[in-house]
Amino acid sequence: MSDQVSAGALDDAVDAADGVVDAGWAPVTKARTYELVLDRVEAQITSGRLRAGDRLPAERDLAAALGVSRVAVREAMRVLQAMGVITQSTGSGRDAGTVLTAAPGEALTRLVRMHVLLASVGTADVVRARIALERESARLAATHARESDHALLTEHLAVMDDPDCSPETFNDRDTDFHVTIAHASGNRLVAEMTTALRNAMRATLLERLQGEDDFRAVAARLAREHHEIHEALLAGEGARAADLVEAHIEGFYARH
Amino acid sequence: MSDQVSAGALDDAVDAADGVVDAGWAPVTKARTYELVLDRVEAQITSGRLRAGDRLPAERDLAAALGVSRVAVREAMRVLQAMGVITQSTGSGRDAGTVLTAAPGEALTRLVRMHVLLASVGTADVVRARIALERESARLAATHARESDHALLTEHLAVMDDPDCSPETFNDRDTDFHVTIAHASGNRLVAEMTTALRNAMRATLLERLQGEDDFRAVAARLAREHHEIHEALLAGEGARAADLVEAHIEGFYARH
DNA sequence: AACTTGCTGTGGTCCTACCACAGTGAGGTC
DNA sequence: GACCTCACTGTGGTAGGACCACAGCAAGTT
Repeated sequence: MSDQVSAGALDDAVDAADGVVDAGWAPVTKARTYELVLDRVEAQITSGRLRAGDRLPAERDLAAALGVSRVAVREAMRVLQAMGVITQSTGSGRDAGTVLTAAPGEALTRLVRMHVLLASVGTADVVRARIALERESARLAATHARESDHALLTEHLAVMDDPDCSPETFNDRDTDFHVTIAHASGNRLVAEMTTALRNAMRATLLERLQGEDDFRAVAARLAREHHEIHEALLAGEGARAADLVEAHIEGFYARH
Repeated sequence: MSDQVSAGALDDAVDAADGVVDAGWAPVTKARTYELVLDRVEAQITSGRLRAGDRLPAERDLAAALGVSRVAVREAMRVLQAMGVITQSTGSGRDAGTVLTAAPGEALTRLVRMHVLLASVGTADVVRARIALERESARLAATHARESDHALLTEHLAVMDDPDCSPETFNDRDTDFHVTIAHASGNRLVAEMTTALRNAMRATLLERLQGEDDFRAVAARLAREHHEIHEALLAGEGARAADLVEAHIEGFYARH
């Protein structure tokens, strides 16, 4: 960004300024204050002085320590919060204030949702990305899933098997089903990204479901595919589960 | 606000309060002001009144329009900026101020990097996620890559073929090679996520390269694999390119 | 015609003050 | 002595005002 600024300032006198710049006069770095705060926090994490679960100094103290205003600190905290890196709470006591955590899920979801809304990425792109990630989720889940995961999957399947299940409930449980598989994979990054993509598409998928001429039939077909996926997972057949997941996701979008 | 006080006062007498809550007294929603601002902005985008490229009202005007302080608006802007949804600049004129854009790349990179630093996600997880995404990138690139993409790839390959190439240069060009393939896929979401993961691992990979006993030999092997990938892409063999990419990434981490 | 100058609107920063909240402990009440 | 009440303290949350730096624009000057 500083490049653009310096270039802009020199626009009116490019000829005269070029010589000066070449003579070693680099433009002054003018990072925004809150970015400096971010850098300091990141440096503390990199150096190991701060780790997940630790508590950051109070905003006022941090501002004084860094020699910046509290506003700058707060804006940096906002960014960290938006990245799912910290959680904040009021009050006094040990656990009050700003605590370093690690919850990338919600942050990823919001990020993807915003860019889908802005048409920065198309629905088809999200579908392909989902397939790529959920294939991996399914493949890993076939060998990493635990009893509790299978119990959860069974529960979701039971709800979706109900013929009186509403589109809203079905959509929620469908999401839960895929998210459960993702977390059963044991790969947190894949799981979080899978969850984010699925959640970002939640509204879109619900609209499609509600717009179905024969919701019952569609739900029944999707439920059957879910059962097949679950059976493959139970059998430990990762490759087959991956293929089934791909066909499951691809099929829904292709047909509607 | 008196509601919050009463809720707090009930903490010490949960038993007595339960009945009251069950009687339909839902707790008052207490969202932070900047989140309300975010909701309004998102609503404007959802409704179509605001789209990429549009300019948001000035912070002061937006604050007045929403009936909140400028601080709240600024914090919301920070979040949007951290998500890569807006760009801000000073000055007056048509393009000055806050503009809705769509640059998820940098935001994703920072997000992933922070969570890797916080050990929220392990290196092995990132590798598996990379493989899943880059397989898809390669598969799509085999059929979607243009002349200009191949020209870029050839250029990166030439630099990496240089025996005197430094680890830093090699690492940069290696990143460029993979990122070029990702963008050649035509799937922006996959491309951005691939780029983010590769960039987040940049420092780690460089350390490994620099720590090699025989950097030349490793570089030669990686370069050879790159050439094979490129040939598969040129031949339009997506499946083979995907397998080669997987072996390429997996191999480097497995052996070092 | 070309340059200079000041005005205006924008984000960037800081300060101060105050509010809401949650834990803590001193003090009073039973 | 056990219990309850209540003020205190430290935390983030919000507000308003002030000023700065910057970029464009228009009027004035040379």
